[in-house]
Amino acid sequence: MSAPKLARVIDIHALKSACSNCSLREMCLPTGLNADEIEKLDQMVYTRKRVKRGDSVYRSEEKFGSLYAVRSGFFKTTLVMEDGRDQVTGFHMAGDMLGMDGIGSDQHACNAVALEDSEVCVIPYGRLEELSRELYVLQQHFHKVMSREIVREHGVMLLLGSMRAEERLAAFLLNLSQRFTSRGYSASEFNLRMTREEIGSYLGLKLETVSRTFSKFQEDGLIGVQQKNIRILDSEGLKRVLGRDPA
Amino acid sequence: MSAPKLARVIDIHALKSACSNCSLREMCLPTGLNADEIEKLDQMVYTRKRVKRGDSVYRSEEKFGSLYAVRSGFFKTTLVMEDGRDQVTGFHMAGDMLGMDGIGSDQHACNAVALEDSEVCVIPYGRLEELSRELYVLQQHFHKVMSREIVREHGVMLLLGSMRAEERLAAFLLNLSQRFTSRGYSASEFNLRMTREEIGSYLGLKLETVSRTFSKFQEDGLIGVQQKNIRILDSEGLKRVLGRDPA
DNA sequence: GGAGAATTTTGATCCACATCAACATTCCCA
DNA sequence: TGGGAATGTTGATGTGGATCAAAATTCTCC
Repeated sequence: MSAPKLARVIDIHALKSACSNCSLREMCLPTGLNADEIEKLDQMVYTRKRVKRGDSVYRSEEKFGSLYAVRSGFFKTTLVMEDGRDQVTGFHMAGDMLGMDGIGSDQHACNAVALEDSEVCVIPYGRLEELSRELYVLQQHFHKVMSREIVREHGVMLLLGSMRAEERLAAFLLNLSQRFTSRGYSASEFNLRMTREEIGSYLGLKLETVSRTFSKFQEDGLIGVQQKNIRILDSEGLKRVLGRDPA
Repeated sequence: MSAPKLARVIDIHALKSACSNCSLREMCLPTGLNADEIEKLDQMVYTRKRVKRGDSVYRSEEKFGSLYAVRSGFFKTTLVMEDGRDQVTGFHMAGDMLGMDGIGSDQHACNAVALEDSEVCVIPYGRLEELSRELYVLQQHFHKVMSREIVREHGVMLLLGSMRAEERLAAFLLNLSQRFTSRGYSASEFNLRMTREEIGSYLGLKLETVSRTFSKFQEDGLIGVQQKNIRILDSEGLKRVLGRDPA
């Protein structure tokens, strides 16, 4: 696997009214803003950036300056150990916020890599700080977004620390399904954007185990798998796999 | 293990100047505040709470209202699955902030349990929001604290997803040592406040494995163990265990 | 201060997942 | 559009850490 190149910044400032008519408004913005306030937000997000499959939005240790709202596409975030082992720490889709790891030390603490051609809204962090001092709902929203990231990671720790392989994969599929649903896509059929190896890295499993477990779920009639295409046939069954006795 | 009882709130408002002369000032507060601003902070933290060993500061699903700065003592945070399995998601000592998991959904997402008699400063969240709109350095500081929690959890995910038992325990000991150091305690000798089972839960290992690995480190001359007392004899050696070839 | 509970250590055995291997399929771009 | 690389599947075997067990030690609190 070759090191992803950094994406070029493409200023598409010309696009008017970035946030005000963005379809992701209720995913990534606070509600209850008046026209004036939304105008301010539009000015905050004055750049978008296209990121080609395999390229990074930011890389670990790079200076931190902006947050990135995923506008379209799909990302993974990864940590790399000195000896080369790497760990996928998350998968991120439209409406998700990237880069909050960089605030604490003023440099990024992971790599954010596009898994398909994608687009992000660049949110200069200084502007966000300023505006969230003015707009209470923005402050509140931003804090909630950070808090939810903490809670999400708690969940992954539970998964990695306490679940067996089948439970991990079931939890993973149900989580993906739920996130697609909340974005208006089908809950029961979707295409994976990541490889078996990336899923394995995220779940603390080897790719062979991921592949075998997919096959087993298929045999059991829980899902239909055809390469990257997943159909969830029995979501209650998947839920039963979670928290089921090892037997 | 019986369910920890909730701690009583003890208003010790009478104590003057909570923050302004707290020894943890540089751990838990922003720097660069003038006397006036520190006075404001003092008014934000108007309650402390004693938490007896085994009691909780808050429990999962409880309504969120405040953050808690650990003033003294030692805590664990835990998640519990429906089937009873539980996962320790962190250990927290003086200067650490607890409760940020609750902001996103307005209810707590884990349990915070004292591992020894402890004391926390209660920070009403609404007051913190208000003040951080006024005081830029407070806003900045709070965002950094949240971001660092995200990064800490990234690290745990790497540990749980990619490391073997010895590496996990070495990383754990080095991390504890570093945290004691930054609080002015000895880097090379300390007492564990948690049981082998709690360490195991945090590291995704069984208590027997934790115990065996401690013994092995002792045989290898890396550490001295006597129950909860740990002496680090060869921290370079411990670092070498991390990122060493399985062989 | 002593009895019972909780915690820790160590040994023997087991098993879930890793590893190694071979082949099939799909993707990608030259 | 074809060929090589990347990805995915499945089987055989190995092993790190889990599990089961028993005894030693240390708390805890009456």
